[in-house]
Amino acid sequence: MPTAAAREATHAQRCFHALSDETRLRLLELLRAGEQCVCDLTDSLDTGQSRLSFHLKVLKDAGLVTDRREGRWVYYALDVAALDALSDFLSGLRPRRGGLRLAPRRCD
Amino acid sequence: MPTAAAREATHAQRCFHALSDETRLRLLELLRAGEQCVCDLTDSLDTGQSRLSFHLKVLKDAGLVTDRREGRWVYYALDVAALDALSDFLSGLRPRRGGLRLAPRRCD
DNA sequence: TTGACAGATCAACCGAGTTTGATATGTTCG
DNA sequence: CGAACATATCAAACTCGGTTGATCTGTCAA
Repeated sequence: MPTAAAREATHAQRCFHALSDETRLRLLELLRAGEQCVCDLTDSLDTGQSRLSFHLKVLKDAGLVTDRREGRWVYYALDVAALDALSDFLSGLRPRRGGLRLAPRRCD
Repeated sequence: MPTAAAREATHAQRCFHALSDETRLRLLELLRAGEQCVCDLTDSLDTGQSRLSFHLKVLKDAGLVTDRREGRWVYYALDVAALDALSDFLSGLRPRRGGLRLAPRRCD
């Protein structure tokens, strides 16, 4: 059974993968202005619909955005809590206190 | 010519890619204790040397770690400033002030 | 109900990233 | 110098993610 820390790392990994792509970063940037439906995003990025749908799914599976159907349209929005959680994860990667020594151990 | 923001996004993209892999996250976790030579890391992760060398290069190219040769050994260390810069980038992805309205625009 | 539209899903293809084993580079020691 | 060691680099095989076009699902309006 995986530890809680390992599960968290796996989730962070998925988020980082979602963030490692230009199209998806541009989508997030567009969503900073507020929630938008796919057709707005398609217009803004001037690209194919299935391609966008694919990238939105990656972002959604990572938990970075949420979706909401309203009639014919589906609106996507940033999940701010997920961004904050990622920032926290990055903070947790900073060196431990007291771990600053150089060349801590010889290589036998 | 790319804008400064675009260059920053490209760099962030590379960092996120570097962080989207289990082996590399484990390396960073190990480096939290202080700088370590490749043989220490190889021991800890119990994996092939060229594989580790490859992943360390990805981290280094992203600027997340630095390396330093000392005699036969090469010591890798976290670059804390890079982690902080990434956190800042994530903060910059938060919604704009005043961008909180729902369904901002109809779909033509 | 039928037609038009928004969006998701699927399969085929292609290119990028990863692993592995072999070889190269650089350093220390005898 | 030559042997032993730490690490990097390279090429070949493999794996995985992204693109594209076609098709499917769901919703609205006539």
